[in-house]
Amino acid sequence: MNTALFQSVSLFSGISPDSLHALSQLTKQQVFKKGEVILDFPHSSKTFLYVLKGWIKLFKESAEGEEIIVDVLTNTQHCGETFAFNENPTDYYEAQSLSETEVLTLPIEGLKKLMFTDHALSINFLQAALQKQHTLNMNMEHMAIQNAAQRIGCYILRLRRTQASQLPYDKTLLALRLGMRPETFSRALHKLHEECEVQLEGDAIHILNMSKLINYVCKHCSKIYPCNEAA
Amino acid sequence: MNTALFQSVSLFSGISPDSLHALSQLTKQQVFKKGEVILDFPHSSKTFLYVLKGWIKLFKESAEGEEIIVDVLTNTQHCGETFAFNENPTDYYEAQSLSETEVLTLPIEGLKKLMFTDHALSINFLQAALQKQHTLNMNMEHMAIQNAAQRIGCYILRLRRTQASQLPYDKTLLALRLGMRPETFSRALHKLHEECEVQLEGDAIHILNMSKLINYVCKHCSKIYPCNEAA
DNA sequence: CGAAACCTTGACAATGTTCAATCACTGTGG
DNA sequence: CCACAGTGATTGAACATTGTCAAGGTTTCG
Repeated sequence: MNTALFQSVSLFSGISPDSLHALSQLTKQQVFKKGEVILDFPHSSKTFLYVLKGWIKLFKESAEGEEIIVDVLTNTQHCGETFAFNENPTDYYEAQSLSETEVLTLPIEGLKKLMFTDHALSINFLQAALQKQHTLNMNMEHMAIQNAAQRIGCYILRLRRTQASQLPYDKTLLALRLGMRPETFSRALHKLHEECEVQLEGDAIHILNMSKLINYVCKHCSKIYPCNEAA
Repeated sequence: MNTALFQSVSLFSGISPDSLHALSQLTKQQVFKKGEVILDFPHSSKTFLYVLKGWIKLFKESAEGEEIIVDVLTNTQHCGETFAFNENPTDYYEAQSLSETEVLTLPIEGLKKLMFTDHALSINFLQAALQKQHTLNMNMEHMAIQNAAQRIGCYILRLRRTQASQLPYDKTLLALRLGMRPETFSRALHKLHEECEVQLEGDAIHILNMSKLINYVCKHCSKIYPCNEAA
């Protein structure tokens, strides 16, 4: 496999030529069309997944059969690394593509061995894990403190820094991702429109009064805008 | 400092004698009485904190001045490592002891340098970070899916595996830690009593009908009891 | 004993969910 | 090209859950 590709991935930067070579032996690069299953139950806990392009939904089922959205990933994001040191993983998930998608996959065991061999690689993963932890902490705080409209506003504010101002995937999924029902999402958007002059035509977002939105969204939060967290 | 102490800490196990020595130079061991401030704002983002004994509350303030509980730590738990790779930390917190407490503290910068020097140390922290991530993912799922009574029941179920069956700190704090108001906590306990035969006298917990409780708590969850997560 | 902190309870308000109906948009097959 | 099915989005009404505020009870500790 193309080693230039690996070097463009920050998780794999700075590692030894030997490790690069070993990585290229382990890694599969794959392309999926919209709606395809990328990882199913038995595989997800044994596979590290890195997204080169597109959008991917991670989900599982509760005991009662409803779908639980674990995360939605896009360019440069990844999952599965937690299984490297978790012997008894009770929480599998499935991965499905939401759009045309390009990914790298590696068997967790092989990746783990390389992390024990290559110090730089383990440092890269440590850095990524700590940043993810940081983001998760923020999300926890938001779930506890913000109401539905504030969570959406917060998402929009963070979206503007990385994406064009339009929703990257459908509203139903975004609603579940933000921890609310689609109906609640719909109504909360109206509230944002009334209180903060935010307009939505289809997927496009127009923030007419930025300071109003920031004031509404961030007033319960411990962070100070702009909080440069990943969406 | 006593190197035997370090070797008993799994985060520091397996590292080189040189690293051990450097660690012992960096580390301060401290004792605090109940209610004392262990870390304040400017220090928390520059300090790694490891709990040897006791209970510690991590908290911050929202823009509107209310207290936000970040976490509650006890024996073998730690915090601050996320600041090692976060250049621009907007989220400080304060740490306060809830009981007589014994801790180790290290400057983050020094710890970070050691992680670049000692491969085993970085692996240990990677492992800890990935496990924490796992726990945070679970907590997120619970916040989204479980109601107040289920979250308390889940907490009690996980508590039983590590602790005697009594609440380790006061109900007000536990309520906030589980993402609800103290009033809601109080009422949710009554619900657990009625629906699942759980009794509380003061801080003591009696589960009279385990399977009833498990069935009530875990029905929306994606995990299968017993899910051996840290409390 | 008395103050302070913690806990509980009731009444009510705010927020979010559920269920059912409807609308809008998209792609397909005739 | 149009009819139609399927998906996603919105809306209303009833309901469930949680939060807020105020009052009073309990425990703890000096």
